[in-house]
Amino acid sequence: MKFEPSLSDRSQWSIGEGCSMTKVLNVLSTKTAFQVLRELFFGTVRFDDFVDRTESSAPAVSRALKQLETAGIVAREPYQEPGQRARDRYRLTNAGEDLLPAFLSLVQWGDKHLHDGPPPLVFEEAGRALAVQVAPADAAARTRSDDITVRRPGR
Amino acid sequence: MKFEPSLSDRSQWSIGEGCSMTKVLNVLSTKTAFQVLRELFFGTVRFDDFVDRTESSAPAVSRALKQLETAGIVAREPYQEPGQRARDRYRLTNAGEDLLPAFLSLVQWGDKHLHDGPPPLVFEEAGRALAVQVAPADAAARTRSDDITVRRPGR
DNA sequence: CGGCATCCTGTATGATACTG
DNA sequence: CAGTATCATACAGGATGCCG
Repeated sequence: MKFEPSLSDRSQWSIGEGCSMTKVLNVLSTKTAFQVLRELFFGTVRFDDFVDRTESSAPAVSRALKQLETAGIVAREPYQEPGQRARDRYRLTNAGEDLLPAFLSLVQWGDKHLHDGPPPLVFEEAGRALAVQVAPADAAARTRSDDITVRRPGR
Repeated sequence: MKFEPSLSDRSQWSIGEGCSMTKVLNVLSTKTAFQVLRELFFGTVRFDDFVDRTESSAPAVSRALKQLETAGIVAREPYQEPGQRARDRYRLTNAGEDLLPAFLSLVQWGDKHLHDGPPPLVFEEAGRALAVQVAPADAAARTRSDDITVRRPGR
């Protein structure tokens, strides 16, 4: 990368301790947090489902959900199915939804470079395969996870 | 997200233990690894500069570089400046360069949602601001970090 | 079922010290 | 300068148990 004005004095740039990436990693500080985030994109809403599907322990999931809630990525909302007792369910906030590129870019990098099992998942919108790209901001696509179909190719 | 065929049996999908994101997080398992990756994108090549600029300790950087090298993200190449002794320098491989969307998406999410200091950095290519997007794969932009200019807005 | 407190283990990190 | 080994600490994760 090139820097303007020139990178003669790094202290003038917010690329050291104040780098946003560092702050994000303090919020998504654990593997469990990332796995819970993945399940949120996949539509998981119930606590025990997070535990099963992340293959993490209940305490780890509990901590991760609390951490994500504090960060404004997850909202806990009470709901009640008829005839059932009240429960909480977990949903991505708009800020959480904004993590879609981060999530997808990690998945797709792994699919490309660590591929060693079943064929990678294909993410589609309206029948067209999707990829994460660095592109001019004015051509913003802003695909939301709700609009994405995940296809499993035959092996 | 929606799933096709339907997500009745999760075991048929590589979204559990075999999820690529999980494997990626086993490679980029530490905060130091992410910070070193950031510096690689910013053009840092020398060991001591990584130590200074990541604000991590030398052992942590050493371990992170080794981890990234093993994963094929970093290449260690010897070089010699005239009149100087031989050294090693560290460079992103093509696989490492492919992590650009992951890196940028984290930075930009932090800039948007954890913003609390100096104005966020602007990443440009040919004078146009860049953003990470989820878009149809056939419109692939494939911007490389070398083509990106980082601009620091006045505060 | 949903969720959290407690305890124990494994790992990430930094300080220090040492080598080329 | 460019690392690495060793050790001590802090934190993430799982197992267990308890409570609504």
